[in-house]
Amino acid sequence: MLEFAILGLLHERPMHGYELRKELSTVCGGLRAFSYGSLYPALRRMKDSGLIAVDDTVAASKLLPADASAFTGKRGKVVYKLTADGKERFAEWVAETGPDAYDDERFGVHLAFFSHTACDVRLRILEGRRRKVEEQREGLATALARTRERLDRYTLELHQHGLDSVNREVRWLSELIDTERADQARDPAPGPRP
Amino acid sequence: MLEFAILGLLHERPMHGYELRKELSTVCGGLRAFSYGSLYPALRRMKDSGLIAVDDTVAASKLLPADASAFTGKRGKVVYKLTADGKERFAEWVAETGPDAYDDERFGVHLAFFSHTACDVRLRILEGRRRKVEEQREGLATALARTRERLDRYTLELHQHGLDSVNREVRWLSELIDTERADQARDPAPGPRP
DNA sequence: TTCGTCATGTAATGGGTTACATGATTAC
DNA sequence: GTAATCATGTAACCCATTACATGACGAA
Repeated sequence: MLEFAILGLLHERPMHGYELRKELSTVCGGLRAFSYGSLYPALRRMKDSGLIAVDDTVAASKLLPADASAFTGKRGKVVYKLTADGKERFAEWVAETGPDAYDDERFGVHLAFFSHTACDVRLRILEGRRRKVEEQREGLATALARTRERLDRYTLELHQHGLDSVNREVRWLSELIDTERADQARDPAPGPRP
Repeated sequence: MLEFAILGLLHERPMHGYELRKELSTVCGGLRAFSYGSLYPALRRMKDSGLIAVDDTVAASKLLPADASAFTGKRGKVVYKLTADGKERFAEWVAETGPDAYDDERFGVHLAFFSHTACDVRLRILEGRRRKVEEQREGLATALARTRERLDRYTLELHQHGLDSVNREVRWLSELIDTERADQARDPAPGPRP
């Protein structure tokens, strides 16, 4: 999850760890603030596996080159950029529409990078998510129906609020699906939309 | 978290693991379905530390006593009940109103067991949660204001839907707080309300 | 010159999941 | 008798967190 969010963000521009974390928590509405304890190790792993690389083209840089630390023991900013491999991996991930793609977190990340996603994939993901949320709704509704009288008013409130939220999400998704379909009908070209 | 949910559920009646899991996923609206891989080890830990105990008073039981497995290698249902220690621990936890009590999951569990919670504590938790959600809202709103024009329509939608959800939660909490205060004004006796 | 915030990292830990292994009970 | 579901458990793993350690840089 973290890794894909990083790939997605680096798609826009090269960034260093601290910057990535801020973007993660603010720019991408649904995405949470990962801690440095997971962010930096992730960056390292991704660098080692070739998905990202240190960007030393930072113009007129006062920044220490990443390797300088080996000599000086000092650390400078380390700006990362996507590699070809990283782009490819992200494209693969973005096109995945398996059942996992519809759980809360993954769906949020998917949506956050929908501008890098093909029309048909977008539609499939939105519909899959809607189906999943609808199933959740049914589960909640029947559970509520079966246990309504045994429940104290707080649990009842909790259930009811949950049900309302789920209903709102379904409506929201339906709207997104509608406009998506309308767009596709108007301009049936596939591929990402900027 | 799991442990407290278990304590809370056992407060109602003795149950075995499988049963607990179902209750966890259905009866308690917000609570998620924990896997057996976390549930059974938790039960064991709790038994070992004396918070719960095997309930062998299950009437006219066809169930194997828990120890029989030592002889036969067979396993029967294991029904657990709260011990005095367990009740005490749960009461302590239920009264905790530190900042952790307001994050999503913990708040849900707290609310699910509000009928075991003192009035004043209920109010403090509801208000704390509201404050936290309001802060979240401010964060989201300012992030949105600062980055609105850089964002594609999907991210914008995500933000907007998040903001709406948060707003609804604040309103919901405010209603709960109001009725809670009204109740308290009518009948200022402290202690749990059934 | 010191304080806040930017910036990078590691080690220990936590709290869960998945996959697996086993067996009892019920309904058909 | 066999399939579904009830029921208990373990081992390996995953993905994150907290707490800690370090240091650069700009502003008061």
